This record gives sequence, structure tokens and C-alpha cells, in this order.
Amino acid sequence: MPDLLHGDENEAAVNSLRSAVMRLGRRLKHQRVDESLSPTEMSVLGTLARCGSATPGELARKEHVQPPSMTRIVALLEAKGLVRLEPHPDDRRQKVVSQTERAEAMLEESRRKRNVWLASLAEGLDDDEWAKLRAAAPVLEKLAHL
Amino acid sequence: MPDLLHGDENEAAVNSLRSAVMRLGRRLKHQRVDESLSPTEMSVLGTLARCGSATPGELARKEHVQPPSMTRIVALLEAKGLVRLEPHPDDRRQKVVSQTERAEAMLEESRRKRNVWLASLAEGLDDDEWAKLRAAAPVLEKLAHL
DNA sequence: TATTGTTATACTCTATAACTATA
DNA sequence: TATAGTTATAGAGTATAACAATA
Repeated sequence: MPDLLHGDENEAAVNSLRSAVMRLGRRLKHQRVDESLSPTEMSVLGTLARCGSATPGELARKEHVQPPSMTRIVALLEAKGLVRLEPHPDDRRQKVVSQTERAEAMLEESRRKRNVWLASLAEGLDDDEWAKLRAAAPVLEKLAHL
Repeated sequence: MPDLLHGDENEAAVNSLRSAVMRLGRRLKHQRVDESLSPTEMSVLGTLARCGSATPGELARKEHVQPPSMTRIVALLEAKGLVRLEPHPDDRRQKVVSQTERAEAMLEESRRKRNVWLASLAEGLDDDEWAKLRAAAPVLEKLAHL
């Protein structure tokens, strides 16, 4: 029984995590690397960069967004030339969304910009704190999908 | 030069963190412990529980929200009987916000409800992962305020 | 009949700008 | 003149409900 050992600590961690996630989320909203891209749009591009391509439904599930919201997001990305929509080979109801070359270039550029923010953060965190963040990052990702 | 040792890992962590924070934030929005309380309202109550009392301006800065937004949030909390507003002793422009007994009871109740969600999460994370979350939680809090 | 995606609509949260009162 | 808070308004992002097309 793993959690019984640290039940209270886990609960405290969840409280702390929730508060921190909400506040960090608001900060991240303001420090967009690209002014014209919302956090979710950015996240979708990141997913496509990792997975190659996906249907709108898959993207909606991954981003924890309802299908109509993803329809809108994909349409915005397409209008910006960052995403391509193609018919699904097997199922004519579905569509296949994939990133364009322009999206790849934009992600590279945004990575460069992110380093500026990263540098400013690095001044406030020590090695040990960074190590803890690196260790927790994959767990947070897992948590977001659990 | 601390960060040069793990510069790439830190950058990857930041990418991963941002994505995870945005997705987790959306999940948390949906799993409110109290349907009638927004995440920020909840966060404000948490802050008041920790700090005792604060002015609207202090709360706005802590939550990374603009003053007019905090005005609205405080008004909503007051209407729900969770917060009390009193005149500032030294400065008649300011106000002092503090939580009511009802807020304390509600926080206790919400803590109980949170355990349900916690229990479901515990099934998906092992001891090691929980340890990483516990270690990173204070760093995330710090990051949110940096 | 179930599922994928879309359209139309409304809501929640936050921001900006302009204003009031106090310092 | 500067600061704390408020009012009024607008905008971004998401949700729900109803619908179309395909399985």
C-alpha cells in the first residue's frame, strides 16, 4: 500500500500543485512565445510535432478540450498556415491533421525565444530545484493524461 | 555556472512543463471540489487560509491577476459568505480581506472531496512518481511567484 | 444506432480604460 | 501627483446543444 506511507504529504502536494499550476498557467498565458498563438494552439502544435499527425478527435482528447473547441483551434491553425487537413484514408468522417513546414520553422524560432525566459528563470532557481523540476516534468505530463 | 550543465535538459523540461501545466490546468478547472467556486476563487481562499488576511491589491499580485479582476473575485466570494471585507486601519483607500468561518468549513469539506480524486490518481502513480511530485511542488510554487 | 466532426450560441474569466477617493 | 480600488466594457477561450455525414 504505497500511498498510505505518504498520504498526508501527497494531499499537501496536491493542494500545493493545484495552486501552483493555476498561477503558473496564468503566467504562461502572458508570456506567449508567439503573440498570435494561444497556449492550446501551441500545445497542439507540440503534440503534432511529437506524434506526426492526428485526427481532431484525438487532439481534443489529448488537450482535454471538447470536440467543438478543437474544431475552432484547428481552423485557426489552418488559417495561419501552420496545419494541414487531409481526408482520413479509411474513414470518411474523420480528418487527418498534420503540421506544415512553416510550423516547424515557427517552433524552432519559439524555442529560441523561450531561452530568454529560461535564462531569467535560471537566476532564481538553483541546481537542486532545476533537478526536481526535470524529474517531475514527466510525472506532470502523465498526470495530465491520467 | 549552474544551468550550463543541464541547459538542454532544462529547456526540454520547460517545454514539457508548459504543456503539462496547461493541460493539467484545464483538468483542474473541470474537477472543482466545489462547483460554485472558480479555480482562482479557490486559490484566493487558500492564500487567505495561509496568510490570514490581505488587501485586494496584495491578492491580485499573488494570483497574477489584474486589480479589477480581483475586485470581482472578492465580490463573488463575499456574496457567497466566504470572505469578509473590512476597512484598512491605516489607509482608508485600502481594504482588508479575510476568510469567514464558513470558508474554513468549506475548505475542510473540499479537502475531504479531494481525497476521492487523490485516491483515483494514486492508482496511476507509483511511490517514486509521488516522491518526485512532492519534491517539485514547492519549486513550482516558487516558479509561479518568480 | 453510434460516432466524427461542425455550426450556432452562451458563458466564464480576465484584461484595458476611465473614474473615484485617499495619500 | 501617485496609489488603491471600482465601474464599464470588450475580448479570448471554452462549453453545451443541435445538426450533418458516415460507419
